[in-house]
This record gives sequence, structure tokens and C-alpha cells, in this order.
Amino acid sequence: MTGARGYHHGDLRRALLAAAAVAIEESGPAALSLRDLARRAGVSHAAPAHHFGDKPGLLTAFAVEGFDLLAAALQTGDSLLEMGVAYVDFAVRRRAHFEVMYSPDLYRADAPEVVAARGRSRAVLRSAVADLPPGPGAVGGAAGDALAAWSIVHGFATLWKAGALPDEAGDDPREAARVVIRRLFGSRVADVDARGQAAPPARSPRTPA
Amino acid sequence: MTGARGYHHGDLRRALLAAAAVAIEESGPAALSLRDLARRAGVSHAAPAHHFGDKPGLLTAFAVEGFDLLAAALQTGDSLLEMGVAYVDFAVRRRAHFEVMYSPDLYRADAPEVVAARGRSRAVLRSAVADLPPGPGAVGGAAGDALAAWSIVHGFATLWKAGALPDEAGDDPREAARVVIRRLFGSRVADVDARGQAAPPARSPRTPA
DNA sequence: GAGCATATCTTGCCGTTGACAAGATATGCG
DNA sequence: CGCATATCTTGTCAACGGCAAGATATGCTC
Repeated sequence: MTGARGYHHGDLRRALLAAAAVAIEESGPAALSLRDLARRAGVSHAAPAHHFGDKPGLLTAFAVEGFDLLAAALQTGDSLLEMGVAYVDFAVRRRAHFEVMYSPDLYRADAPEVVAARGRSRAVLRSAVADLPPGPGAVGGAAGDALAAWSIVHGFATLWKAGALPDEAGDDPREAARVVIRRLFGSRVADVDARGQAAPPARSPRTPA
Repeated sequence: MTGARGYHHGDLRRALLAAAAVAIEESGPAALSLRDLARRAGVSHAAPAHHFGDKPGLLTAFAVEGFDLLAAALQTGDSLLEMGVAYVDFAVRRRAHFEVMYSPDLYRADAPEVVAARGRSRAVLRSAVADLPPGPGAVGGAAGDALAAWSIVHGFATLWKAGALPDEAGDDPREAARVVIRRLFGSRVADVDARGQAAPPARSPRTPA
């Protein structure tokens, strides 16, 4: 399926997306060049155009791939806490995809494939939020929980990647993310997976003295 | 100070930064062209190089300007809640600066002027967090509060701008931001500026039943 | 106020890029 | 086998970033 390498590449589309991930990790999405991707894949400079049309077209496909990878990564976490950690982990380890996904002016963010893929990853998060015990004095209900959870985890990941955090944040994004998420949800999310069972919220130290 | 417009422009540096804000708001930072900025300012295509060296140099100055504008915007909010709202408002209204500031591969994010300006905006946030009543069971203390506050507000702003939020989030970013921030800090931040006085945390409905 | 150093801006050029057009080659289907 | 189509190549163009060399204005010194 892969090699062949005569006049026809055989799997150029996939090869270009893989090359894009490498190139973007090296120099960021702004410096991405279609001609460079073509060189990496061993084809002529005009070959990518057939598969993706133009540069935004390629990045649109790349973003779709990213949202699907994110949905898959989130599904490995069984609790909301671990799902948040997985989100941060995805942002740090798959930098290229993450950066493109949230740079909507680089690609066609309103393309139907993008909307669908983004909806899929959002649905995974939603399902975990639905499993939460209802929060006290919740202003927006489950939707508000999801919005707050997504915001804090996304913001933390972005700031971490941008190097905008002070040194006190430590050097392990997963652990730092856990602390931040616990601060949002408190006992509602604490220790579910560390002990394999949820700690009783009433005994939690989060209750004000 | 401004016009003159002979061989010498008179205030080209400022004019180029202003043109950059307009151009980026129109087409995003990736499509920014030094030659286009020069045309907008009415100078030759090589004039910008004298002031900023190269493209990353210009965006570095632009990011510094952004961090200082952010620090000024945050200072208008007197409570942590309103400061968070001001952060989101800044991200939405000054899109160009915000996008560049948090795209570190577009400029020299480790340049000393950038580090200093970023530190100034961070200090403003810190001062507001310090005014908070101490949280119950705080894992990371005030530093953790600041990190969580910054993360949730930054994440919300980014997601809002990226159009990644579901429609339920509404169409007023300021009000939606208020809801999200309250969910993080609960009674510790609620209604401080609405009533001009903090509600007593002990009576707050956030205490688990 | 004359002369010189320097800051600012222009013109001209080069290599690279994204996009397009036209042609070559492989693949699949009758 | 023969043709339609998908895939890839070669060639070209305008625009861009960056550099070099020259022109013009500004400020400083005497």
C-alpha cells in the first residue's frame, strides 16, 4: 500500500499529512511550505495541489485529522479528570495538530468535515461531564460544566505551550493540569481513578472550614 | 509629530504597527506581508526593515505592544471577576494583538522586551488574585489560584474566538465569561463589584450540601 | 552656519513560495 | 485491447522576505 514509488506515489495524501506534522513541529505552521512537503515526500512541487487544492485545503485536512486524534485520545481517559489530563497531554505531544486546529485563519474552519470532526471530539467531553455528580449552585448546569472544563483545560494547555506560565508551574504538564482541574471541580472529580473509586464528597477537604 | 511626509515619514514605526493591527484583523497573522504594511504606510517595500529588522522583529514589537495594552486593560477591572471579563474582552476586541501574543513561533517570544511586558501583565493578574479570600483546601495556594484563573479565562477567550464553542454559550462573551469565572471561584469572587461589597463566603450556596 | 556622521528611506536584485496551465504517465473499466 | 480518468511532472508567473547599494534628511560638532 505504501511504497511502489514509480510515477505514482501510492499513498501521497497520507505521506503529505505526515510530513506536515513533522515540518510544523520543526518550524511552526506559519513556516509551512507546500513545496517543502513535496520534497519530503519525494514528489514534484505541484503534486500536493491535486490532493488538497491549496494550502488552506491541506491544513483543513490536517485539522480534521487532529480533531479525530483528539477524540480518540480523550476516550482513553475514563474520568473527567483524566480526560482533562489527556487533553493537555494531546496539546503537548501533538503540537502540530493542536496548533493548526486552533488557528482558524490558517484553514477553512467552517468546512463541513471540520465541523463534524470538532463535534465528535466535543461529544466525548460532554459524555464525561454528564457522569459528574451535579454541582452545588451550578449556574449553567451540565453545559456550563462542560464549557468551564473545556476552557480551563484548553487555556492551561495553550499557556503551557506558549511558555507563558511562570516557573512555579513545574515541568510536568500532566501533574500541573491535574491540580488546575481539581481546583475547578473540587471533590466532584477528585481521586476517582487514582483509587479506582470516588472519594465521598462530604468528607472532602474542599468543604470550607 | 505625525505628518511631514517628505522623504522621511516622521512616525513610521508607529504607523507600521497600526497598519499591522488592521491587516491582521482583516486576514490573520499568517497572511501578514511587510510589503503590504509598507504600501499602507505609503513607503517603499524596504522601509520596514530599518525599524524592525525582519518580519519576526515587527511581530515581536507588536506582541510587546499587546502585552502592555493587556496590562492596561486588566487594570480597569477592580475585582478578579471583572479582570477576567476584561481579559476576554481584550481577546475579542483586540484580536490582532491577542493572536500574535499567543503565537510564539511568529515572533521572538524570549526577547527581553517580551519577557518584561508579559511579566507586567502577569503582575496585574497576580495582584487581583492576592486580594481573594483564601480558598478552602487550596492545593497550590495563591499561585495555583492565579494559574487556574488565567487558564480558564484564556481558554474561554481562545475557544470563543476560534468559534469552537457550541451555540449555547450565547453571543455576549462578557456575560458568558462571568458565568465561567464564577464556576471556578464560586462565592470567593461573586458579586463583589455588583454590590460594591463581597458576599460572605460562609453563607455561600457553593458549600456542599 | 559649514561640514560630517548618522538615521531614515529608496531602488534594484535574488531565491523561494503559492498558484495555475499544459502535458506525461499510470490505473481502472468497458 | 482501448479509452476515460486519476495522478504526477514540467514550466511559468506574480508576490514575498531579505539583502546590498545608493539617496536624502537630521543632528551634532566646531
